[in-house]
Amino acid sequence: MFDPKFLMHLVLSLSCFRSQKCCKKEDAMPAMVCTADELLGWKDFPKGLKVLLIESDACSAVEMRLKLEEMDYIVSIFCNENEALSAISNKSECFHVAIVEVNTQNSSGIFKFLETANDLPTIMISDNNCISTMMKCIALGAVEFLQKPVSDDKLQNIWQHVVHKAFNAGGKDVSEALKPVKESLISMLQLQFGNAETGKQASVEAEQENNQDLLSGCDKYPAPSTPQLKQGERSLDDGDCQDQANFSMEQDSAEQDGECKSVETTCGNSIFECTALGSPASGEDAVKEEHESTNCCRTEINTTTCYEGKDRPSNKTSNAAGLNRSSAVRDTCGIKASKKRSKVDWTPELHKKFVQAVEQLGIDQAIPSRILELMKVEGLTRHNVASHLQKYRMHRRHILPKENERRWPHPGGSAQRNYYPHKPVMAFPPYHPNHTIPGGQVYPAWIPPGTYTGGIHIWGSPYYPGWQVPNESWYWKPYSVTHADAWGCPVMPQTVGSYPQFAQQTAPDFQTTKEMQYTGSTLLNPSDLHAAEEVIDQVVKEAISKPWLPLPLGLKPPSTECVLNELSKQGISKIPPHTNAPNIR
DNA sequence: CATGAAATAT
DNA sequence: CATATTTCAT
Repeated sequence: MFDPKFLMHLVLSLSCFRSQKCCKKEDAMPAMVCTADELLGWKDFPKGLKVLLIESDACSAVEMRLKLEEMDYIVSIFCNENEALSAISNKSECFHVAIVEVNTQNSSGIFKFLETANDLPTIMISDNNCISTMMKCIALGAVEFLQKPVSDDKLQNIWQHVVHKAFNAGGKDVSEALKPVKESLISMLQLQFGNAETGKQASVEAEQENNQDLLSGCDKYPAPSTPQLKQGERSLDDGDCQDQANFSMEQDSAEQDGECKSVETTCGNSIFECTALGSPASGEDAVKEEHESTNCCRTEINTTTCYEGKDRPSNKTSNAAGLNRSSAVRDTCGIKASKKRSKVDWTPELHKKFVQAVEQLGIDQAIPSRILELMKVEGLTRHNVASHLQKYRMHRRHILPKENERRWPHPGGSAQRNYYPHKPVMAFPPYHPNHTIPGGQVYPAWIPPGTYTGGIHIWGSPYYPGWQVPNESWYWKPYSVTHADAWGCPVMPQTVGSYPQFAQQTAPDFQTTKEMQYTGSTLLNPSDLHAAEEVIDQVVKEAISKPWLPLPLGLKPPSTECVLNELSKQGISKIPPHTNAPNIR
């Protein structure tokens, strides 16, 4: 039933459909669809809704009509899609919803109908339950696929699709909401075909991007009547979702490929099920669900992070991350499919959140649970964070000693503060009006190996600015202003063409590190400057308030007098003893 | 129970 | 082999 050819066909169809749709947006079909306003003013709704019925079998058609009319729908019967289409295009009649019978004979025509009348919520009915037909119909925009005979309940409820359409027609965020569905589809196809060409997947992905109607059965106003689409508790419509991080956990599809026939065999009835998306409240559970189900398929879980309102107003990167909707695939048998999440993928975005959290907390307070809180990434567990933190610290540890050695040589050999836990905040060169750094400064950052290094992702942190090449597995990347998207990353103006001090000092090391790369001259943009200022402020503040800590490179030690003066201004009259820095652990 | 480090798994 | 998860000691 599913074969690669079908996949290709489906994908191509979708492409056609989409482009068609885009092009024809303006000359849209006659206004068949209610607007939300119309609906709101509708008396006795759904009475009077006009139903376009395409049914090749006259008897069935009549029967259906009678039922529908009993329910106060107004029914127009067409024997085939051509008649229906001409009626639509003549504007001789307008319709709110269509019920279309599809069978093996008329399917191609019906597909055409779906493509053409894509604004009309269309419910498919059929005697056969060929999964590929079902899927294609849905993919082409059908809102529901029902097996004949259709129960009265189902018929009664078709109005819901009208409402759905009306309220979501030009929807702005709907396409976002469909991503998970898209992913589900892709996942399913992948498992169906073993390994589908990624190019094709991309097409599907792109296509579905703009299509709000596609697979609307899984949308936020799911049609309750649909047997095959269990309504997931979607909470995608929470408008508060400002940011989303994604971390996908994928399990190896390999081991499961063999057992993933459930969709077409045992579960011909249903294809997707939208699982609960992480609403801020339901949080981790969405991801945590795991089970032993053996017949589940490859699953990808993306979590959605919702910053509540003003929680992070200043997060300028809020939309920078690779926003994938949270989604999960379940097999259709009601058995929760999969979700054996295997690994958290520490994507650059996710890592950035992590780093931001660590920075925000300060190194001393950076413990997994708090980091987790700050990250606000659903589904991420404390363990995940702890693990990542461990790795993070390890890398730090390798680096910092050298760094400290170089920057704050301790005369007396008292090096107690020169390792990670006691790293002062201002461990990176601050900007100071009176102390500009010659030649500018480049701030290297770590980039997790294997990460796409389009130059965007940075492991850097003001707390952990590496000055030396850490170890072979981590890239060093001079901080590039252009990519100063990580909160708190130091950004400084730099002189074009002159390598920064740092680079000069460590050049030999870089050459031995294969992935090392320089980011040449960079220019500052206003937001980066702003970011830099924030960082600088923070650094200076800290330097002032914690005079007992070593000063960052490039910052002149203030005179004791100045410090005391400043401290008294801030109400700090006592300086902690030198011997014990205010570190907790 | 949470943390951090070591062991183990992928 | 790198990195994520799990286990284990604290």
